[in-house]
Amino acid sequence: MSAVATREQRPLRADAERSVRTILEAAEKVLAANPTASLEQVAEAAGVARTTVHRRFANRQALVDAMVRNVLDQVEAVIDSGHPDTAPPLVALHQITANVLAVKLGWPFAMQESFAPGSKWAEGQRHINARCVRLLTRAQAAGLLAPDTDLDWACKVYYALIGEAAHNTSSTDPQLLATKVVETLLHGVGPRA
Amino acid sequence: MSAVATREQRPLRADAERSVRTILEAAEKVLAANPTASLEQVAEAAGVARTTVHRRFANRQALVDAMVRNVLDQVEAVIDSGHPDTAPPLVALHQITANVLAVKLGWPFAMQESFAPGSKWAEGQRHINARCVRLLTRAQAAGLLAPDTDLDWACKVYYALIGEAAHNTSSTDPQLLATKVVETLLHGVGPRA
DNA sequence: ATCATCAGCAACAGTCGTGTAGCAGATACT
DNA sequence: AGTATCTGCTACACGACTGTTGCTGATGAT
Repeated sequence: MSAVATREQRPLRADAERSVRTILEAAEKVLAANPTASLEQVAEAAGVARTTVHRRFANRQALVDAMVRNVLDQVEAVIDSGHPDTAPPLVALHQITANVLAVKLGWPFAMQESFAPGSKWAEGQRHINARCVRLLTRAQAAGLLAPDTDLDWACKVYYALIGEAAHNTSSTDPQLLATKVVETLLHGVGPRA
Repeated sequence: MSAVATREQRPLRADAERSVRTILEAAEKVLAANPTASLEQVAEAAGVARTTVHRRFANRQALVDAMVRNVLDQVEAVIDSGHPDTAPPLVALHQITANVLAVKLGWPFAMQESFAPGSKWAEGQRHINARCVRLLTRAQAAGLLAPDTDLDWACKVYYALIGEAAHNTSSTDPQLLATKVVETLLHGVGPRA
């Protein structure tokens, strides 16, 4: 939970740690609205001086990195809590979808950034991706997916649907959105047989 | 086709017009790889001097605007050629999907930009969106979509699928990709009934 | 052939974002 | 209470990108 420090490894004082969190959250808000916003704007949104941002994060990249690592950790944790390897596939799929949606609703920029192609986070992406494929494989074995489905494609579609659902204006309830995502993933928008 | 001029309204000389096209295409390549690339990089990729870019486009925004308008026009034209209001819905859907995919494969940055939320292109988006909904309505009437399907959601899913298909590495054949997109849109990845 | 237009080039000014440094006052730890 | 740490503030240096101007030579149009 703590030690998000990027510049110093010495344990931070309580108020400094609070600053880090505040800056991360402000950066999420500001950069979500404008990915090229200056650190000045981030600092202003966080209610701190610009120099404080530089004090806690060596440079812009370090700040973004901290946001991405934060969100990747959240996603991993949230997948864990959905028991993807033991719960019934449909249950796990729904629960994990809802959980991931909740993360994405709160950290849209960091989420987008962590899944950007060709980034230094390919490793983190791969791990999550592997877990996704594993879950989909279980779903396929359970007959939820067609036997000849391309799982990589299914995975991409799944991500895309989560992305669209997060942009939705009608609702921000992860459970409702998850239902829509999973339904659409499995059956599309065509008539149910 | 011509008169893409952004700075002058007087008809351009032939070589100048060629410059404009070259710059637009170079900008697409460069900005697709890095949306914050400098105009210097664009100029270099186009094989012209930076000042020439400024000669043809008053500022960065004007350049991007030209790219977006270009792509919006292409998409409109490509939808036209699919006869969305007269051809059988499934045929039109497939053909338009393939056509739009072809555009998106060539102009990924401009496409992304023109569909960015909260941009000055909301008008253009709305028009295309309306045509998409109209086509989906016809598809629904033909029984291709469930009667209770939320068409706005279906539309978003459709766009997202096109986006994912365009990122696909396995194939760049619009026809094949379109098949995948339409299939997935209508039936998801679940087993066919 | 003549003339308007265009492109490359060099130089310049201005703006903005980044990153650093030092100091003074406030705040947390023990 | 004493000490180390943290923050805001001001100031500065630096680089990058932008946009303009004027010139010369080249090229298209008629």
